[in-house]
Amino acid sequence: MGRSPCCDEIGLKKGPWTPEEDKKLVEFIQRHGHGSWRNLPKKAGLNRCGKSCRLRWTNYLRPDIKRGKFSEEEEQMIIQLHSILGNKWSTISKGLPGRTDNEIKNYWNTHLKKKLLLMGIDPVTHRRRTDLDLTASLPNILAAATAANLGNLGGTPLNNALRLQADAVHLIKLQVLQTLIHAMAAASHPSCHGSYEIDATSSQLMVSNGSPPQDQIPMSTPSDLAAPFPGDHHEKKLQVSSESSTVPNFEEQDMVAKSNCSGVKPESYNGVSLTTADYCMTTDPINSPASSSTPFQGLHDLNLADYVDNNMICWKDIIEQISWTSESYQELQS
DNA sequence: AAAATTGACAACCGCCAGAAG
DNA sequence: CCTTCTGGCGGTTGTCAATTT
Repeated sequence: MGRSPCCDEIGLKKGPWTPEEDKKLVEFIQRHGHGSWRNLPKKAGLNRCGKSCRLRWTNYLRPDIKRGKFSEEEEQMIIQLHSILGNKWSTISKGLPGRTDNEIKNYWNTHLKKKLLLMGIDPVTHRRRTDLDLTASLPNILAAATAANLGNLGGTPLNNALRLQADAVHLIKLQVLQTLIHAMAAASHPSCHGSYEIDATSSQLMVSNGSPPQDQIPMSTPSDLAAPFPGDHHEKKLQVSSESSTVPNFEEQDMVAKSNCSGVKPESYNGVSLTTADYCMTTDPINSPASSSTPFQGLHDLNLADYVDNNMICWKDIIEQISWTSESYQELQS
């Protein structure tokens, strides 16, 4: 095959379109239709290649194009369609009237991709990112933090050690909350045949039958579970524990934690107004009881009942959602 | 106030599939 | 069946405005 690109002709203009060029193109198409794109520029008096004209028309000048910010519903639609179709932008755009494939592609690359990453989801596979297992990497984080900062935190060695311990426990709690979210999503999916329950003594999520909580969240991301409070979609960065040196990426945990809340949130905690995420996650890293234990004891001593006592999480809601059994799923199927 | 950096989005490039001769 | 043409698609780059240093 092999044909020369249509824009190889010398002297054709490239780059941003001027209002005059736009006007010429729109007036011509409104009067004559676009016909052959290759011949259009000459007929319309434009010093552009046909391809450039077609792109300008389809991506920007077409009258049925919807402008402005993407709505929450449109975002969800894009994420869901992308999980099925991958980077088939033109196909995805058919599900969003008024949006062009180029616009959706750009929005995906600049917003949604980042958003999913912050939620701990791989934007390519739509699976949970395994490289974010904080619990697994905790020993390394602590070792590095201890070596680098223990002598430079400005407090006494004891206080610094306690602070690190508190951060460690905090991290573990966050990890548990994140795991719960994924378990909830997995439990509501056909591939789940186990029964999930909270162990009364250890407060751990148990799988009594079948496979462990699954990583994949097909057709459903944590954001599907989000917005437990109507209209509560704000994404304020979490500002707790600002003096801590070893707690990474609160924004990500914020996103995950939001989807973990239900019920009525308190307006403030320790005199500080709370976001939904704060409500789920607030602990006092220095004064919390866990600070008196060793960092890794936290894995075993993690008492999630504290959250219930403090009205931070409505366990009833969570347990109701994750206590799907294979029987109940089969009932639903039939 | 100026320079550097970042983010958003428009536009371009190269490839491909299907239609037409 | 082969060749050429055309439109369309997805990845990438360029441009400009906003923000940060």
